[in-house]
Amino acid sequence: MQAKDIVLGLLMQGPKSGYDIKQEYEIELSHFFDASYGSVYPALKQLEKSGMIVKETVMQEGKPDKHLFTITDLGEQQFQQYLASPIQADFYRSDILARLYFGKYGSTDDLIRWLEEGMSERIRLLQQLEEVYEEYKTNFSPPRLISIQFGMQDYQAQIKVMQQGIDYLKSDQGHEFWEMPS
Amino acid sequence: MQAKDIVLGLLMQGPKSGYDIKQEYEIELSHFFDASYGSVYPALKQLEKSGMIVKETVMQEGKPDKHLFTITDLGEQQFQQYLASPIQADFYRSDILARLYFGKYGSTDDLIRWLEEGMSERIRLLQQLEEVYEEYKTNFSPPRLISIQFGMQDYQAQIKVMQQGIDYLKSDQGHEFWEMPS
DNA sequence: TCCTACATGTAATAAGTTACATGATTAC
DNA sequence: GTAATCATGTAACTTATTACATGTAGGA
Repeated sequence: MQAKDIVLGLLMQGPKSGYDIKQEYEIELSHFFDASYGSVYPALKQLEKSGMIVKETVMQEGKPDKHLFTITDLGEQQFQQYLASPIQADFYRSDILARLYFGKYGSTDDLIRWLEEGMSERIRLLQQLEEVYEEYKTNFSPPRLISIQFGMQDYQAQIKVMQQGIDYLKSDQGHEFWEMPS
Repeated sequence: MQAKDIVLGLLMQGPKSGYDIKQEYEIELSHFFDASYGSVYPALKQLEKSGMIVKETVMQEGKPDKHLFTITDLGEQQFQQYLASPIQADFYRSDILARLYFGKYGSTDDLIRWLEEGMSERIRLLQQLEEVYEEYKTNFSPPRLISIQFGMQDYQAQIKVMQQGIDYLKSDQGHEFWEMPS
């Protein structure tokens, strides 16, 4: 899975501009994919060059021109080929978990601050996803709702552990071991 | 956070070879970081060149020579600098969530198969992490245990959603909406 | 006045992956 | 005999990021 596959997937739903695509990345897909404009526009350019999508320029009043891209039959075939390709393992990389892992070389105050930051960020992302879920739950397909559920449950679990971690680090820590919550 | 920072962090705990480092990636750190030999060895080479670590060659019987790397004072300073640097946002990219998201363009059988594969992979990873937790819970620092807890709770939440998703997709799906589990 | 939203794109750079290259030992 | 483990490394390639470059309209 790479930027091109996601772009094709989004264009399966109807014509969109690069800007539209980036918006969807940021909101609905943010729990499993994100990419900058620097990857969206080159992806669109390449897809157009290989005949997967076609461009149409739409003049707008008061706003810059919009380049609407529409998926072609070839593009749809390409997307089906992606779905038939072997599934890739998830990729997760976390700076905050690294800092926790090597936590004994740093200060507890830093750790608490990072956990608090991480928690509020995740609370924000969770709320955003919940809004998407509530708004589209009657329109989205069951598997799409499962994908969003996955993101929400994930964030909830993370928030919970982070809160427990903060509580523990803020406590006197009386040299008892961190007990695994049930 | 990049490979170099993680390598330095691991060498803070004592001298290690490139092979040792890759092993630790795969087991203890696998829930938030992984990288191939193609990143470990170049990282070590660069760190040695810049004086962060020093190499010592250890002859072994029946096995290839081992290159043990030890962190220097400069390296420790560099690691502290990493800890003082601004924290990076997590990076998560998931092929299976993308396929669920665009699930209506594929077959339900594929989705179920992918979810089942994803589940067993996560069950394996969870068991691996639980073993690490059990084995080292009396030796690891509290923040390190929080980091492992994070991974375990995360996998558990993911497994649960995936199971619910499978159940739903396997049911008759009587056109009822996917209900958000409490 | 300044920030945000709208809107498109390129160039230089960074970071890491995959495949290649080698080779002994041990367990099944 | 063949797969896995131990052990080190390089070169070509892929992919995406960051910073740059430009400009309008509307709201606070």
